[in-house]
Amino acid sequence: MQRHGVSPNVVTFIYGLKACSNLQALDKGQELHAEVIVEGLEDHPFVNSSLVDMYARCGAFAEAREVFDELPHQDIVSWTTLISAYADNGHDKQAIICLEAMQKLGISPNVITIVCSLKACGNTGNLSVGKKLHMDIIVEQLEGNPFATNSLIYMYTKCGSLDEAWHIFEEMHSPDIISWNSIISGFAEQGENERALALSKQMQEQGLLPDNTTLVGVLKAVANMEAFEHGRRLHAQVFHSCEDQSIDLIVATALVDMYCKCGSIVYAQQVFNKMETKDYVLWTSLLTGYAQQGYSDLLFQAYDSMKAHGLQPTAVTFLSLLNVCSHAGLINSAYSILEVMCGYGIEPDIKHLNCIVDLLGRSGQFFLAFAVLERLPIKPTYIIWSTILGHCRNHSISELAQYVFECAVSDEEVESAFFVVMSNLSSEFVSEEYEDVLHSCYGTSASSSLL
DNA sequence: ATAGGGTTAG
Repeated sequence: MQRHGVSPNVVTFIYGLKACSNLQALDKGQELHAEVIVEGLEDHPFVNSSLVDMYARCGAFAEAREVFDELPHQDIVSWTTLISAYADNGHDKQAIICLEAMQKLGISPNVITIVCSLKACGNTGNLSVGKKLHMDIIVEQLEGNPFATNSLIYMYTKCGSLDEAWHIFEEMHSPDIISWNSIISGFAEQGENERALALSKQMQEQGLLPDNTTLVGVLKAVANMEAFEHGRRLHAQVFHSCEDQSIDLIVATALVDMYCKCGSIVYAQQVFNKMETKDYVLWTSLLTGYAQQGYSDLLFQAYDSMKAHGLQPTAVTFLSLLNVCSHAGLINSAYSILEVMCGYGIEPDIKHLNCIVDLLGRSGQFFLAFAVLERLPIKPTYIIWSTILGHCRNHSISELAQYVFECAVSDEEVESAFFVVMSNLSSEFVSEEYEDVLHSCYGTSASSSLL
């Protein structure tokens, strides 16, 4: 168009920037940004929102933020653009911070802002902000809006408030496929497997056909139940329902995961091998399956094969590798995996650390375990302490257990399971000292029943 | 003519 001598206007830039967003074409987007300035259109609110969107969707959050901060008027759309981009890319806490900053300025969220924010609440389990948004929906009389209502179902199931989600679903006059899928996958995710399956049946009785998302939700329920035969039937159903026998990539990933959880590595491999395009999630679900079942040779072979196919390992890939090392007692392999991981620029997180601590604790190398904990910039959680505590038990080291126990109870997140581990320990060591600590931490009746 | 709902790996 430009070669034909036609200059771009506001509308051209809006569509051009949207294309860049869709393609994640940051370079081209930056070129368009420069042209926007040349054309003197940098004050146009629609163009500016599109620029914020383009940078954020290309993963350039700092640049998105820069454009946003310099806007002459930050309107509801530019705020929502930021919130949406954060929520879609795993920066859910940032999304909620933005929502609250916006509200502080006196701007009320509209239905689109609410939908994006509810997603962020669901992803972070932020029930209190989610409930406030629910109130906003009621105040704005948006209860009949399917986007708002379906987002509420999503948020409540992700936060574990299944009764509330069910209540909203039940009140709907005509739930659409997305409503059904939200409640089905929500129940499946929370382990309400039978209910998820029953709802899928009910949905089909009402004349709605299951789509890929429904299948993924149902496969998750089946995987949780390790119901191999049911999984086989679903696989057959998937196979017959799709055209030219090519299974959707996400459905295939759910199938691989289901077969692995049911212990059927051979079927998982079969589904995996038949896929023409494999993304890193499909690879990782197979690698994780190998790790869970303890197939270390297959795991390392598949890891090499994945790299040979040009796919980069991620933090999850390395976690699977470390898990296998941990179960097989391969300390040196674990160290080299950590090194390789750092070479890829991936920082070990608490779960990787737990594998290493587990390995060291297993072989009684507690001093080394503590040295690792001190060297890494991650604060140990009670999960790490539980791991060490378990090994204290195996090695009958009661003094260390006492120390570890005291470290752990200062963790705000510490859960009852930890006290069960400790009570098992104290009953074995028959130490009155532990009983006293348990009484003080856990209440007299609870600890006496545990002990 | 800018922003929006459900699905995959630990």
